[in-house]
Amino acid sequence: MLQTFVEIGIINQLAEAFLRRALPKPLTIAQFQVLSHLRRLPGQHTPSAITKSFQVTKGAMTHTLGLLRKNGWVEIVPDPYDGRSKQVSISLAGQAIFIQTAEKLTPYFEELATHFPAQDITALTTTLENIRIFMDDHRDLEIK
Amino acid sequence: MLQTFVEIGIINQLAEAFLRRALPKPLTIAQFQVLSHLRRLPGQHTPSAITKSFQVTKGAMTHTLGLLRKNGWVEIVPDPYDGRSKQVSISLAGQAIFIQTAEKLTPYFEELATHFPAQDITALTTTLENIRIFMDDHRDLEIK
DNA sequence: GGTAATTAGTTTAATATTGAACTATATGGA
DNA sequence: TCCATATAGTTCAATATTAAACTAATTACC
Repeated sequence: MLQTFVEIGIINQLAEAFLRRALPKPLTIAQFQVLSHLRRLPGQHTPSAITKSFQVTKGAMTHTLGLLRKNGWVEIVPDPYDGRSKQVSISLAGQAIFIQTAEKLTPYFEELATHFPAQDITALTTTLENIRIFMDDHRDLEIK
Repeated sequence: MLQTFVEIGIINQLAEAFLRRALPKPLTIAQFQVLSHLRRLPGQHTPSAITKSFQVTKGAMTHTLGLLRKNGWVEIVPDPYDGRSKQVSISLAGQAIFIQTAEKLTPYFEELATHFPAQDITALTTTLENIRIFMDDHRDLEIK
């Protein structure tokens, strides 16, 4: 099990290094991930909800959302029902940069996919998803 | 395939957030990972080799190794055969802090493991390992 | 041998992230 | 209603990481 996480960590590092080289200039990994999240789950999102999804500090999300807004890739408006809160949505420009970037990446993923049996990848993704859900539900598990 | 990487990214983030809370004070995730690496592959390692394993910048590794040495967890000596190079090895104190920390973490991994069939975890880890090896061998794959 | 190119590691500036303090708003009892 | 507590988001200082420039040593090749 520990080795599983070691492998996940290494793959993640390799993937991030790859992504970093592939992303168009002012788009960082953190911003790309938020755009991906906003597209995958359409609708309104509060900064707080996004922060929880990503398990990142609030300050980091304030920073990332500030860049996304500065780049015109998201719109942020006050929540009309809660004066403390805001609502974030992806803009047309945000959709465009995401799609354009994702398309540039697909050949690499396809190349990768051809080297592994499709059913292995499917099984892998399913198990990963279950682990992710479990971890998500047990975040506050303490270490004594 | 893209979804696979999304899951890997989220799990990694959850695992890092968890680790961060669990690590004893001056031990950071980067340092812990290097200690883990040095233990898993015993013997001498150059900073350059470690940097390549982790796919991190040379500057970052200089920084991390500096902290590890300052904390007394690794020893760093000049390479007698190559004046440009150094050799890093884990110290007894490094072994101790690693084991002590790993033991604190195992209950969590065991808890996790009980919720998934052992053969799923084995299959998962094997596939992840193959993907990692493939990515490792194709690092310099360019995006046009 | 001598010189160009390569490799190992450090340093520096810019940026990202954490952790904690802080402000403002909302919620839940008495 | 009033007050204590919780929640949303920002700010700030400290630390981590990247990218690029740099120094020193080695290797390749003529």
